[in-house]
Amino acid sequence: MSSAYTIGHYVRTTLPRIGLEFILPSIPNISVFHSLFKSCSETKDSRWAFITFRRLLESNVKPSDLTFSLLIKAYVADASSSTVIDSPNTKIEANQIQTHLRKSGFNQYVYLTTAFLDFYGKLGCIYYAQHLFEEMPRRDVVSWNALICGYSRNGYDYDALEVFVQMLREGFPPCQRTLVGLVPSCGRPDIIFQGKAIHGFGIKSGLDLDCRVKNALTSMYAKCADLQAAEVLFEEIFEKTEVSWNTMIGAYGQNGLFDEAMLVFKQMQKERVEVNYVTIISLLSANAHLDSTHCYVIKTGFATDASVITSLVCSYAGCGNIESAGLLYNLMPQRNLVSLTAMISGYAEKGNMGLVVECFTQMLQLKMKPDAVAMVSILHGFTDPTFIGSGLGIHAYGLKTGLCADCLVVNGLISMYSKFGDIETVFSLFSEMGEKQLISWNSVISACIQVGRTSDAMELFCQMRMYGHSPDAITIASLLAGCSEVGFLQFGERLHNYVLRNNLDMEDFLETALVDMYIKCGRLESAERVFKSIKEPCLATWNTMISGYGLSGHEHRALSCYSEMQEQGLKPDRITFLGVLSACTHGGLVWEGKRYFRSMREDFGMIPGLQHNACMVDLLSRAGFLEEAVIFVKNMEVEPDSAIWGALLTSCCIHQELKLGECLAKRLLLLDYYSGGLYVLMSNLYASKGRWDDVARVRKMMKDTGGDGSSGISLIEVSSLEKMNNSLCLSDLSLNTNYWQLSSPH
DNA sequence: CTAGGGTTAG
Repeated sequence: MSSAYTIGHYVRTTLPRIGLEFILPSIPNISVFHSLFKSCSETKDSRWAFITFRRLLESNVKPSDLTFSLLIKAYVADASSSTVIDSPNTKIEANQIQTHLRKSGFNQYVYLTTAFLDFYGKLGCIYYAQHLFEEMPRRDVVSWNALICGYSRNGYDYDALEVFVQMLREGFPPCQRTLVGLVPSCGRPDIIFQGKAIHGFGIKSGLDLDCRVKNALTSMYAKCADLQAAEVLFEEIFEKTEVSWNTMIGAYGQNGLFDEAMLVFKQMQKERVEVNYVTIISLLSANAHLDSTHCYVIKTGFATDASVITSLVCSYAGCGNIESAGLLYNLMPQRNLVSLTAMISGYAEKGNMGLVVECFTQMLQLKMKPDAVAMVSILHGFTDPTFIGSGLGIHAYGLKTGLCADCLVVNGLISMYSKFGDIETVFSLFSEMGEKQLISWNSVISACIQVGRTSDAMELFCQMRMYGHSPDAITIASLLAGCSEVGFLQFGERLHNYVLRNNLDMEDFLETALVDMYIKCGRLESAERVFKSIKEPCLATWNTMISGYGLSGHEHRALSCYSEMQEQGLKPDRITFLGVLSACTHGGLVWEGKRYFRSMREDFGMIPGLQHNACMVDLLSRAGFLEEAVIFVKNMEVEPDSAIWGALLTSCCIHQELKLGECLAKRLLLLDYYSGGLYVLMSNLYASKGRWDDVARVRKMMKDTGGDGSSGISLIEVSSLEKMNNSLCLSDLSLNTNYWQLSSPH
């Protein structure tokens, strides 16, 4: 036996793939083959095991049950690498071997069929596994365990639970491994109740004393954000393994407690527990300091581990350092779907869609099969209608490959089409999708808001309530933006109440949306009250408040709000300055405006953009410094646009500067700017000087070039809208928004 | 048993 083993080892290490003929005795016996299979297990080479199996059949050697057992072991060993799992060949080979198993009658051995069942589960062929299980004339606890584990690891959580119950009913006593396979299926908030029942079962049966069961339970509670329970379980583990420590690092990391995760890691090192590759991955996903962790990886020799490098690529791409991510990715000996997806989402985030498409092509060339997550990452990058072509292409690919059946992909498509402004496609995708998750409702509601279909959004909101979904911070923030748009104060207030009643997480964007809603609905005091209640307002919220003061005609309060913000240690951005400058314009604060405009460049190193310049032109010219405004425009580094000429023209009307006005109007026409507004302004300008002939001439020009360009529309909230308000508490009502659309006559 | 890529808002 030992000589046969040596032969096998020799073949694998010294004479790879030169053919077995040189090694095998002329009449090979079965133990030689068995030792060959064993060495295949060691080297995790299922391909070579398969070739050896063929040779065995050719040599007319009769396989025994042990032959199949060793063969499948080689496959299971190899399955730790993703390439084998993903390869379609593996499935075909496993099928072929199983056919021989059946033909030779060895499928009567429960342990052999169970081994195949287990392997199919690992390959993700859960229906094969199920089929095998159903066919088995006899089963043992291990067979049940394998089926439960197969369901669980492939996301069939309810099936796993059902099989467990069935197992108990048929009188098979669960063991530690049963729970280890089953518990991960309960790591979802919707079935944590069942998870707790299993936990109770574990305690009663004493099976929970097993370290692996406790690890699984710890992870289960962590996934449902019950950190207290996770901590208790972790403390209960008598002999903590590296898996226990990793689980706890992951538990804190997944729930945003990064400092705690780091403390667990330090404690782990103190107790001299060996760090493994999952430790590093968990640390990286817990926002550990990237550079130091990278150094640690190199020093500890984990730099050869594909999973660790993948994680590093993800972390670098995630924090926007796409260059470092790319360097690492290019150094990877074996690229994989996860790291390439991370690269794609990094490029998409940066808006570099050329490289995104290139990566996608590479994905197909490397024979990787893009999955739902990869699809979503790509779709995420198509942010404006210039990408309609590529977007449709990816949609088509999804339809062809069947990936569009996944609700993740549909969510991605919905948000893509809403960015394209194609609300009809959004509606049809949404109505055709089977399971509508909260996220899908949110996506379609925000799509409506973005294209200005506020009443549709509110109708959808009521439907969503009827389907039993509770709105979250994102739903509310989207709807608040809709309220701001149409000045729907009453509903905005109800949304605010909902937030307070349900203790929704007051995230930055929600606070900002609330402040903005109150400002746009003309309730400055309420906006202030919300703003003051925020512990640490973020920059966006400060910006909203500053420009809100300006909009409401409180320019001095806007400026003191700006100073206050800086006292809090926040640095203004371009949007802050838009608020500050427009506040100065509203109040005619010319001197202050000039000072802030200079400060933007001198104190903060920002180059004023077109909008900042337009603010300045507006400020100077409205205050009557028309000449200075014109000089300002001439000295601008950027080419003036219609907004700037328009601001000057408006001031010409205010100050009755006919000559300059005419000159500006010509410029605007040269810019191909044929808006009704231009004609109206000119007409008003002539009228102010009593030049009625010119007024008539301009009006005729306006008609000739296609009417008035855009008619004003006013929205007035008329009815009490009780139904809509009630839908925040009740859910039995459909909604009929009562708006009067009034076209303002000219 | 533990792990890495993604969606809604801004």
